[in-house]
Amino acid sequence: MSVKSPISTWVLTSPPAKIKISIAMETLNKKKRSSRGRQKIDIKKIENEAARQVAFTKRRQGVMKKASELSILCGVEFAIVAFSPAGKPFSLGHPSVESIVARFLDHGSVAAGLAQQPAEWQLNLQCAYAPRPTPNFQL
Amino acid sequence: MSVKSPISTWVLTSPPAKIKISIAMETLNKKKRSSRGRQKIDIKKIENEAARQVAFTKRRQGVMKKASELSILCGVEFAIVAFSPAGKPFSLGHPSVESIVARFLDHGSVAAGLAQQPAEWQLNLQCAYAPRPTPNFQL
DNA sequence: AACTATTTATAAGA
DNA sequence: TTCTTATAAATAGTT
Repeated sequence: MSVKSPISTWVLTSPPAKIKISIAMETLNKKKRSSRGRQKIDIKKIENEAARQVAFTKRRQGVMKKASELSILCGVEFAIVAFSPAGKPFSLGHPSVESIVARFLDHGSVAAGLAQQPAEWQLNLQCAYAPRPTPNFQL
Repeated sequence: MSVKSPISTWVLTSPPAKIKISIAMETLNKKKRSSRGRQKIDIKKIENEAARQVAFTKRRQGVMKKASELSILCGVEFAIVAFSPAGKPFSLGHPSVESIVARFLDHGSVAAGLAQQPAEWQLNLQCAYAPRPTPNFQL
C-alpha cells in the first residue's frame, strides 16, 4: 500500500506548543523500519544461551562503567567482583579490589581504610579481569 | 527579543528521509522551559557538596539496580562494596557479599596472583586511567 | 560488530 | 528532600 498524498499536521507537545510537521512522499512510502529498537524485557534469567552471553557482555560493561563514574564523580571507593556462570571472575575497584575487600572484612575500621589511601586517587582506579580481547570501555 | 516570522525547514534524518518542520509563532516566542532536562556532564569529581551527595544517592541506586539485573538476567554471582567519602559502607551481593569475597580471595588476590597467571591474562589485568574521558580504555 | 529505535537513567528545576 | 521534566545514555532486537 502506498500513500497518495503527503501528510502535514499540527501536533500537541508538552509543554503546550504548536509544531507543524510535514512528511515527504518518499518518506511515507519507505519500507518498514530496519529495527524495532530496544524492547522492554522482564528481569528474569535469559534462557537462550547466545542471547544471555551477549547481554552479559553488554551489561557487564555497563555496570563497570557506571561504577567507575560513581567513583570518580563522588569520590567513592568501591569494588565489584562477579563470577560468570562459567566461573570466570571479573572485578573492578578503586583504589583496588583488595583494599576494599580488606576494609569490608575489617568491618568498617577507619584506620584500615585510611591506610589504603593513595596520593593521587584518580590515577589509581584499577581494573582487573579475566576475559578475552574486549571491546573498548569508554568512560 | 521576539521572533518576527515563523520558521519552516526540511531536516535530514538517518536513515535518509525528508521531514519538513514548521514552528508556530507562539512557540518561537514562548518563554524558557520549566526544566532544561538532564544535561551532559563531564566525569570528574563534583565539587559542590550538596550536588555530589544527590548524585551519589541517585547513582548508587542505579549501579546496584544494574548489578542486580545483570545477576538475574545472566545467572551471575556478584558482590559490590562501596565506601562513601564519609566512610559509610554500602554493599550488595548474590548469593552474598561474603561468599563472593571468599571465592575471590580463594582465587588468590589479583596482585598477588599475577605471577602465576597465563600471559594473555596478565596483559589485560591492570589498567589505570585518568579522570577525564579516556579514548579506547581497554578493559 | 554495527545500527536503530526504544527504554531507562538522571541533571536540573520545582 | 521528594517529585517532575527534558534530555542523555544504555541496550534489545536486528542485520
